[in-house]
Amino acid sequence: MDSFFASIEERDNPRLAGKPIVVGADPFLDHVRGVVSTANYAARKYGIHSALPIGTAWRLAEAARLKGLPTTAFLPVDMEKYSAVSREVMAIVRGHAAVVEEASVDEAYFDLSPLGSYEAAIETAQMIKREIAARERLTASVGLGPNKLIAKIASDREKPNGLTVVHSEEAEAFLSPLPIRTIPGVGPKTEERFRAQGVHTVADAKRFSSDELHAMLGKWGTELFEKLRGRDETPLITEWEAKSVGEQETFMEDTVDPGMLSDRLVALAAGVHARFVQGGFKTFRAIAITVRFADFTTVSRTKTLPAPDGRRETIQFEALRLLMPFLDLRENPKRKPIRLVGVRVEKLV
DNA sequence: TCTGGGGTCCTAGGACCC
DNA sequence: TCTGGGGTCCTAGGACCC
Repeated sequence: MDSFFASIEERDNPRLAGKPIVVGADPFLDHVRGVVSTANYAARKYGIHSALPIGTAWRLAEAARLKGLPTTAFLPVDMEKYSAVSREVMAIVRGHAAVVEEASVDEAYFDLSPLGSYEAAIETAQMIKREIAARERLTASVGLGPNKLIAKIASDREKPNGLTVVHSEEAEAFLSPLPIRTIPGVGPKTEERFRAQGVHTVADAKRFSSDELHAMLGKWGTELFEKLRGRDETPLITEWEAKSVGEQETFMEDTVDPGMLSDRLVALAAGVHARFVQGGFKTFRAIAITVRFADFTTVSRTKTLPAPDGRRETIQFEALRLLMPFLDLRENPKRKPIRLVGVRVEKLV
């Protein structure tokens, strides 16, 4: 889907039509810390994009406004609404394909190979786009290719409202000129490591053998070697089960207050337990906490239980025990202010 | 107005077992 | 007589994705 969250808000509020829209942390709540979740295309013209600190987005929007450009609307995330729309869009897709992988709230892979030809697949893709437009008044961008890797990259080439077709024989040539970062799984760190070696595009990276990439990146390097050549045999995943359930919270202001930290951790643990139960899980066997300090260094501590357990009190008790060393002034005399704590349960049944 | 929240997967070292 | 090989589980950190 194209700038999914922002497009839904624009659709549902006629006063926002055509205006720059930023969905993210609520900037009208004082001291709230957060990032942009989604910016629509009008807001992107101002340099605003996903993951940008909300304060920076606010400054860019103000600078644009002072130049006489349209005022940007800032809206909080309404995940329940977006999930509901997601279910409707997924249902439309399922009406046209038997095998569907819901990759995220706004992304799906579907297998059109039973149709037998690219021509038929293109027609179906257009029908899905038309149906989403008619029923949801939203646009989607579709990529059609011989595998998930190519389809995904193709879907990103002509946004918004795009339809990009890459035939099997064209796949390798299609990828070659693209930045190495285009390959899913190549993030900022890997991109920088490649850049340091003079590698910028997919074609550049092909000078490394499979063994060299393995030495550089581990198991992932071997997979990357194949991906660089447009090869990907991974199947669509139609069923999926969570492996962990967690919640974390960034405070409005960093704190060292043991009472406050304990209270928040206990509340998070209760929330985790509620979602664990709601998710249909009976037991967990490990509890983990996360602590992020003011300087953004992040540590985690895990406790594996001798036996499976399903009680809220266990999550709260073990989470607090794991947190203790970070609170105790005697054990930890120069403790740094803490900006975030989190709780997670793992090894679920 | 610096940097969310919910996840997955991989790696590497250490303890322990036969 | 200074020390193998195969394996599992646990822990912590890091990279990445939407």
